Amino acid sequence: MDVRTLCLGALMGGEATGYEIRKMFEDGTFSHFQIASLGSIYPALTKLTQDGLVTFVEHEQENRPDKKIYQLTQEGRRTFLRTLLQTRPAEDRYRSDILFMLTFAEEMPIELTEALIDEFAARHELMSQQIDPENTDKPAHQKSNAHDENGELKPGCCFVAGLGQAMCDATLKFIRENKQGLLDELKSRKTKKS
Amino acid sequence: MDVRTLCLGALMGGEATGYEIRKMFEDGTFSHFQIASLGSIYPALTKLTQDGLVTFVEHEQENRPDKKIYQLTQEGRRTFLRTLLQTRPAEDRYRSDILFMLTFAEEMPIELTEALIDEFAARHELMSQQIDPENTDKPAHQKSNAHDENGELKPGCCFVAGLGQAMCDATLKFIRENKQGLLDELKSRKTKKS
DNA sequence: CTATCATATATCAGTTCGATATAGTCAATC
DNA sequence: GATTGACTATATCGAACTGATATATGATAG
Repeated sequence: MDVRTLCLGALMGGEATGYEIRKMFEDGTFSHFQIASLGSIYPALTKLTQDGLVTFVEHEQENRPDKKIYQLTQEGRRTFLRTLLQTRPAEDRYRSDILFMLTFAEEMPIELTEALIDEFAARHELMSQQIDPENTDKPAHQKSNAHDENGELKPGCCFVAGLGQAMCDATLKFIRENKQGLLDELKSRKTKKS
Repeated sequence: MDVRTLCLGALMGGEATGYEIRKMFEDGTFSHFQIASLGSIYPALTKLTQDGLVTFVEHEQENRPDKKIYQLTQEGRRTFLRTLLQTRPAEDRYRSDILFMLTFAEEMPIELTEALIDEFAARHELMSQQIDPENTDKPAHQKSNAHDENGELKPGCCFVAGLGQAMCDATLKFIRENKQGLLDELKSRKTKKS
């Protein structure tokens, strides 16, 4: 799924600036299962404007560089929905340096192994908190995209969030139950070797 | 983690060709949490050879294009282990078109939503089977990297595999328990609207 | 008998990331 | 009262990487 399509999707929740779109992928609704950087979002928005799929209004008022608020056109909305129907979703891909490194646990000091596992757990703990769309810690001004016009939580988002949380919980549970066992095993191997 | 480091890691398990390294990331040991394509592996191996971190032996015997079997040098091995100690692991990143699309479940036909969920489940079912390093379905000639010189399963790999399986299981369980609920919710919203 | 798949290397266009530049506001810290 | 860092906001660019393609051949399946 290319950044153009992702931008259209981001704008399905209402108007936004390029910066706000990035935030949706950085901290917001989509952050846990899609990635897009500013370096790809801005060119994508330019292209989409040329193709008539989005329009923008410039707001100059604030002394700062002009703020371009983008919005889907009808054509853009139709194109996005058509893409959803026609696109065969790509394979999921998960990328984790920590898991890759843990693969070599035997070659590392045990303290590093433990630190990596703890880091992994901490990140998933944090993620679990961030995922919850009901979580009102977040500043209200942030466009959440998870709620529809009536402020109701969209069922699709709810499902996806629940799934994410289930995965986090499973990860944390596994670590609780297996971390010590791994460390013990590594220790006993080290002593056997020497 | 750049491809050079990934290649060094791949060669920690013993000698391999560029093609075999790709397989480790495509189907093999690392496939579920790291990605590397041929287009990046070959240049990386060339660079590593220049830097003296790997060496290769050309085997021409088979009528086919020369087969270059790469191997870590001592310097390469040391460099990799040093990298493990010094590198701050990057954030995990998960990318899923299916979850992104499901976010817009309300705007899609219910059949598509159901198909996407089923596809998601099927992929995780398959992944769960593939992950198991004990799984001997795989052709024996494949270098698994999950076993050490003595044929024993490496504890780090075992831990990572278990974690992956726990995540798959949690995903499948969540889908079993929540799929119908989502579909019902979507149906009731559609009828309410019309 | 002809696809298609698997092995194996190599190259390249296009996409994307990550860093950087610019620039103003605001809060905090020193 | 001054500097530092964080946030908003757009834009650009080099470096890295993916995915596709080319080449070559043997094996296997239809």
